[in-house]
Amino acid sequence: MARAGLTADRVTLAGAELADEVGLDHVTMSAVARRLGVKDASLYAHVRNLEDLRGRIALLAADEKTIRIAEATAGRAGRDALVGFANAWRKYAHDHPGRYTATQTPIQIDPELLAQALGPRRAVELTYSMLRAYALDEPDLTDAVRLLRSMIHGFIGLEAAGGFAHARPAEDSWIRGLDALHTLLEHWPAHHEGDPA
Amino acid sequence: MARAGLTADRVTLAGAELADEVGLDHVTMSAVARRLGVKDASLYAHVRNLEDLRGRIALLAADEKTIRIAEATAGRAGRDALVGFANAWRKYAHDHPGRYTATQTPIQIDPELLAQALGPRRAVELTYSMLRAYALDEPDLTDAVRLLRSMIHGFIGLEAAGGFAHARPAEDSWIRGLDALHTLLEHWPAHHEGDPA
DNA sequence: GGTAAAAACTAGTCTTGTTAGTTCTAGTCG
DNA sequence: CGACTAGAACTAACAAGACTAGTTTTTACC
Repeated sequence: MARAGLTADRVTLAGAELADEVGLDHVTMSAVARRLGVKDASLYAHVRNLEDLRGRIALLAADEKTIRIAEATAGRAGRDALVGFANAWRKYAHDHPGRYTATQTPIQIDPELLAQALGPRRAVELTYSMLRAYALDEPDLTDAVRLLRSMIHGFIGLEAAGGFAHARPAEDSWIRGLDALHTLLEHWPAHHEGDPA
Repeated sequence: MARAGLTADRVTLAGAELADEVGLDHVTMSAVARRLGVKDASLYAHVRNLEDLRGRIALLAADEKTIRIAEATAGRAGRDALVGFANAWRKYAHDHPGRYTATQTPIQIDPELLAQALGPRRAVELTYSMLRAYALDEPDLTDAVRLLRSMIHGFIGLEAAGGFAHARPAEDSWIRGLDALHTLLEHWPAHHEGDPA
């Protein structure tokens, strides 16, 4: 009866915390309601349904991740910026595994909600501006951005899925991978003649 | 009453097909049972529970993917092998999105089941042997393998999540990314002195 | 103090996951 | 050929969850 002061954001946050604790697919409406000391049905005043909630968690994660990356790359350039960028991204995924997996679901997010979310857009901008130091021209710049993001995202995903057998510490491969990426960006290969792309 | 001839493999296959059609997280015991013309409870004779079923789908996917990659790289070397390898991987993910996403779940697969599955192990071996043409020594070889896998896996993931805005076709970035990867592998950077890794 | 919007609730439906216990079926052995 | 058994599939049942409709607060404003 006492009003709990719910808002869409508070529900989302509770869901996000839960996701980090027990895994995204154990985030149920009931569990979130319990955590907030509220009945399940009450949540539906703030969030359309479970799918919507997941989408909101994903957007929250994107925002938070972007902020961390922005902090980590501020005032840096070249290799420093690259390393800061990648490490911030990876650390976010480690700190918030549940939120991060929410990011990976094929987009079915409410377009209206997506429009007012800065995170994803700003993340892309950050990547572009970080890579400007490497003096790439379009379309190479876009390709490089996508390669960079793919590598980081993929590494995190494989790491989480247990894809790296115990032999060599993932950490070491990560560092060397960034090294390699850095030199690749410094010597981005020219088009082979005959390649249409 | 008529015996349906269920086996763990047939249940897994039905689950996999369903996953590709409606998405992995709409794969329910009930839905699989319906598809097989059987009651839900009957499935539990062949599969421990839903989580187990998902694990089996993941292993099936790993096996299938490995086979495709093996075919695509057989008798090839260098850039040809690299491109064949990556394209086979990506094509499998496109052809079987549901199965592929099953692959990404943090490992909680029955160890006993995992032990007798060749797919994952063989996939790693294939990657190593494919990269031998590039004449890398350990630990660089392992780092390169991981970088390669990360890039491919990450690209697929971002693509599926709608991470690439419409501007430039993902396909073009993919091709150029493989180009870049190829030259990177040919000129893998030496250690910076002072780097412990 | 009265009122209206919205917050939270109660109650109920439907679907799903899972277990326990039962019946049927196929092949095996006397 | 008929009894026997392993296990395949079933029925029944329960708990938990997603979601809806309708009802009771609560709050803030007039």
